Amino acid sequence: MQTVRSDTRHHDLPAPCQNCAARHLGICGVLTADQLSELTKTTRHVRRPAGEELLADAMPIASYANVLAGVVKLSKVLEDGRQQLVGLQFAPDLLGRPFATQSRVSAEAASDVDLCIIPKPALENLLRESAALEHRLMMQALRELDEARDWMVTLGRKSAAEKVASFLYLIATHLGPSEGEPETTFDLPLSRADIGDFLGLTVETVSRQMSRLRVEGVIEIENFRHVTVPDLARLRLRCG
Amino acid sequence: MQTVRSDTRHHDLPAPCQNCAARHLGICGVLTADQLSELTKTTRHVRRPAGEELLADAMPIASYANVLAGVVKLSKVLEDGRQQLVGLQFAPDLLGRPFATQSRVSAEAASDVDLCIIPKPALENLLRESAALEHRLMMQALRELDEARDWMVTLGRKSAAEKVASFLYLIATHLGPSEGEPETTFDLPLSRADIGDFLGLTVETVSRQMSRLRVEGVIEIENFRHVTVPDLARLRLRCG
DNA sequence: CGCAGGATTGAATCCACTCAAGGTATGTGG
DNA sequence: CCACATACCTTGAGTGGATTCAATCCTGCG
Repeated sequence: MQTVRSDTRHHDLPAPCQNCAARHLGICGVLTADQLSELTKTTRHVRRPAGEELLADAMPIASYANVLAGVVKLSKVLEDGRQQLVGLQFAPDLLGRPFATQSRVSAEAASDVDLCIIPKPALENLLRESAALEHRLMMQALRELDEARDWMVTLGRKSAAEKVASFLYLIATHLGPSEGEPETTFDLPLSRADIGDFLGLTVETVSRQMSRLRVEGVIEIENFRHVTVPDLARLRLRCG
Repeated sequence: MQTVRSDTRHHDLPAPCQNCAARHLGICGVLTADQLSELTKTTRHVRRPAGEELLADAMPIASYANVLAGVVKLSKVLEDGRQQLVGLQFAPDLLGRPFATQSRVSAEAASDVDLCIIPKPALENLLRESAALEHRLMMQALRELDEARDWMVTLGRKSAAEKVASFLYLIATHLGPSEGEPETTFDLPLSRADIGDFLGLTVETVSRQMSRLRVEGVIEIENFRHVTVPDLARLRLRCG
């Protein structure tokens, strides 16, 4: 593959980056090959099983991580244990709040995830020299802000039925490989309990509403997790 | 006043900026006197009465604006009219989403507001040459993201009583002049209807919960809008 | 005054929650 | 292979908190 940008002088694209999801769409897409080579000396790939805690609320942050595959859920909990999901991160998002000394959310692997761990100083050094990188991070923050605000409408103003439909619609339009085309059949990345925490509902309510959508023919469910949406526009109508 | 930074060469600080809320805490704090002088040629101060629409959802953005005084509410509406507030902006926040061609929210003056209108091209030119400015905007976006996520917990997981207490607590801690010290007595910047749209509740429920806090001695209410919190810690306990 | 807009209060309804039971897949050890 | 355990999901019955609908009450203002 010689599609590497011509600012490479001595070295090619680092091996682990060759087929990386973050290379073009993620933050690494704005780095020169030199910067990337330098960064790669400090990064390492890891795989984390579903359910593992990646980042604890109020804990100091030691590193950032690129999400390469899988889904990460961000959540907040009240003292008495009530939990609310406040974000989902897909590849190639960067996990970890820039410029914060400690996390304000906890992060957990929703599915098995592949991460590219980047030590905090390494990323922050790079940030100091690359305005393009900072710009890229800002765009991610703005996108997350837009998503959070859409979600607030769902949390504050929609019925349980509309919430569940909205969630399914969100997943269908987010899981597509090209971000543009929605998937019509997919595995849910979250359990019913997680979906409840996402939507501000109980497990039972989520289950009931999914059953209702199923008997009404809006969705098909196989093996609890696998969902097919025969008519996306019909699902869209249920979103309020 | 000769506390102007020494990078001034021919001109002093532009007159309208002398006592401006945005000069030090807002985005103008990261500009040199020269940049500020240049920018000032294109900006203008305006006052907008409470209730006026400043920015419509899905409309093209012609300009940004610094909030100099007052409170701006950001909201989203569903097709059938249900409304949800998704943000509040105080001085010296910048109003308007950077790098977007059209707004994703509508903005309305919650109180009478003073704005410093900045034409879109003027700000974007400056952004191109000032990494510090972009950094400043990123910090605002990240702060708004943190706030949105806190709010999501309130919307999704708190009872009506806790929501209202949380709102009052938020206002008490946000209206302070120095951002650090909370105010113990203040005017609510929002009507009961707006508070309902903020919290995902109806007007009636907001009113009932405020009455309950009043009879229980957690707050005092004068003339509907003016609230006194004798014991902030006691209010904090009600936030869940 | 009398009106308008916002706020409060009351009564009845309904949606989502709680509590409880039962169902379905997966894995483990006898 | 079957029995059992476990985790997750579904379904049902009853309750309660927030909504809806309606009436009333302030307060400012022409």
